[in-house]
Amino acid sequence: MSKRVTAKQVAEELNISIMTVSRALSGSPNVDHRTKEKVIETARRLGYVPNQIAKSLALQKTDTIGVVVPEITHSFFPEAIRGIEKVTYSAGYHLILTHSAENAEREMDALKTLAAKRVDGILISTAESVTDYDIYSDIMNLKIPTVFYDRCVMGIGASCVCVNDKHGAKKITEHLIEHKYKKIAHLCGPLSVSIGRLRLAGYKKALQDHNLVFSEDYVVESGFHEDGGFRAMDKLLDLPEKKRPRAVFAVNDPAAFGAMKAIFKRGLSIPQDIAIVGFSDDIRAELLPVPLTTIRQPAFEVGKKAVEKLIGHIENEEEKIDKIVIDTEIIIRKSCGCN
Amino acid sequence: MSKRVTAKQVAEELNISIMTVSRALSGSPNVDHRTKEKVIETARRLGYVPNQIAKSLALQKTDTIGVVVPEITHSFFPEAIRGIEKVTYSAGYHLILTHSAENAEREMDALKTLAAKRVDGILISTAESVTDYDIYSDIMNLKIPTVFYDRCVMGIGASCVCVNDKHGAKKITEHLIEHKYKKIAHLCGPLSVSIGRLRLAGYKKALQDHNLVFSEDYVVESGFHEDGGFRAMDKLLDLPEKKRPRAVFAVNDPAAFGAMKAIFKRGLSIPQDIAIVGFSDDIRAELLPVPLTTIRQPAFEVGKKAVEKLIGHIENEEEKIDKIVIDTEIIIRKSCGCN
DNA sequence: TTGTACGCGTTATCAA
DNA sequence: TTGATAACGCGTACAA
Repeated sequence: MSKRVTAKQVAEELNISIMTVSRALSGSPNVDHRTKEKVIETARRLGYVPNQIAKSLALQKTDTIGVVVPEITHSFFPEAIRGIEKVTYSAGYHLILTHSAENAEREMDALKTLAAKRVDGILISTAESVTDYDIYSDIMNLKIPTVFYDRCVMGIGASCVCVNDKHGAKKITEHLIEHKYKKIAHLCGPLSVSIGRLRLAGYKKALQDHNLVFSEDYVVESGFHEDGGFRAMDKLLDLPEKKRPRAVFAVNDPAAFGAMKAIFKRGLSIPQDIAIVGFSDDIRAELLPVPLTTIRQPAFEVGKKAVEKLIGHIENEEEKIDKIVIDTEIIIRKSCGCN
Repeated sequence: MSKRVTAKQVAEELNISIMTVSRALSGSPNVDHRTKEKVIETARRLGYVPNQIAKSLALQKTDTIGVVVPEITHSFFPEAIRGIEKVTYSAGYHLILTHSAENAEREMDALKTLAAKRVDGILISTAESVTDYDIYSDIMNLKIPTVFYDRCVMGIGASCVCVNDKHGAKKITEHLIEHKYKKIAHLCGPLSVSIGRLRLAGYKKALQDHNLVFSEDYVVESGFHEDGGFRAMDKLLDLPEKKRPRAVFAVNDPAAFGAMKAIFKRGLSIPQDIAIVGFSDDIRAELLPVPLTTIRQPAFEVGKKAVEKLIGHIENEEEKIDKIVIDTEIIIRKSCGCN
């Protein structure tokens, strides 16, 4: 941050006070239009750029929203960010982006940074490796308006914007059931993360509603990434052939991609030997050798709704704490056995 | 930004001065370890979070880097951001993300915002629609350290980190020439953007080196997005059948994706009727019905190198202005006619 | 080891 | 319409 032109210098140049400069530039009505013009002209000539830092300190407002992203390369998140960015831009807010890299410690760091930078509000999607919610409570105690998006923590007094995870998971599991598969496994996410818990619940509910037995052996934790999906599927494939699942519901598409690789590696076919479905509708899902049946999450919409809610909290004390659920859509392709 | 605990309150709680609190918390050596412990304990108990805004104002340093991204959903950029983020995190900097959405006006806005927020440095990749470079000069005049990444503006005194665009373009065009194609078209980017200019130059050079005639009719501007690629290809396909190109080099993969759609829509086959190659190695490139031959750009590396250089400029006045060129790799798949 | 005074650049407030 | 002063919360420099 190098030495730069200040309002003081503009004022001295014109032999007027700093306040007049400030007023002229911020469009205050109580300023002679002749002096106003002079100020504007001089400011431009001198290359004056108002210091937002000083303004933020004086006004106790940064016009900035902090965003915590668990994994920037998951196609869901760039799309969500685009939604977030569109709204913040037109509302006159700016974005500080932090990346937790699915790591709880880095997430804590990110949150502390955002608190220290006095962002007006925080948008967060929890990291894969979170185990306790203390840090979120700390943020809530600081009274920083916070909205969870996609991966939420309920019951700590923050608004949430997510998709109908349980319903979607149930629906896509039921789709597998319609295909007459009996032995259906689930590659699940960590239970400390909302979407991990809810999608597992939807899977269980589907089995239960259709009188299929639930077996612990058929639930393997994969995490949210491709490599975890590969390892988890490998474990299922190690089961004696008779016990081997006939279909798999992966907690998200990247995990499904990994699982597909594990299946192909054993020389098995999808869906002939094993059917598989995912969740998220990654941009790659439709392009795979066997296009993936999945649940589409409107990422842009999730991001958009989340900031809108957050800005509500920031600008209006009375804004109610809400849980906003966005509908998903099942996208049927071939990996489930259709066509 | 709500009322929050300050160092003053911590000091009053302990009947000591603010400075002692400041010193204790910033790990200054000249402070009794007993008082230090008390301060730390009290700070935690009161939920004190040091105000970075105030600190930034006092120290004239924000420890923040501003990033301008043209299109967050292009797979190149999230990957570049990941590289940027990794370095900034370990170097103790934070990231303000702005999105120009390929729009010159929004880019200008973003730059002004970053200047006003007194970021320590700026990382920028120019928007598709830029026509003049005045705004960049303004930033340079403000003496804000700036590094261009991927899409660069040379000769205005800023460092650049890019890939060997011209060389890569030449190489992949030559690959088409090796396939004995004579009529090779180019879907080009805007010439006001470095990569648009350079990739066109590489294409021209390849033709020239192999004694193929260059025709203006074979260069159609597509921009960097899928829809532009579709439209540009459509134009080429409207040429009388005799003049129709036999192969196409698209300025980037998204444009190539659009072009492929246009080709398929006419009932033509790739590569039998028309061969096509791209540039960037989008994550979808290998998954397409006809996998796309392309040039791989190490996005993570570009991002990483760019911040490293930027941090050099920020922390060391003497840092030389550089143009860092990163090697690319040709990825041969099937859309070119191989296999 | 601890404390006091001042500055960072802006805006709000009150006075002229 | 304009100006002087205080305040925002911290760190530097110097004094005790």
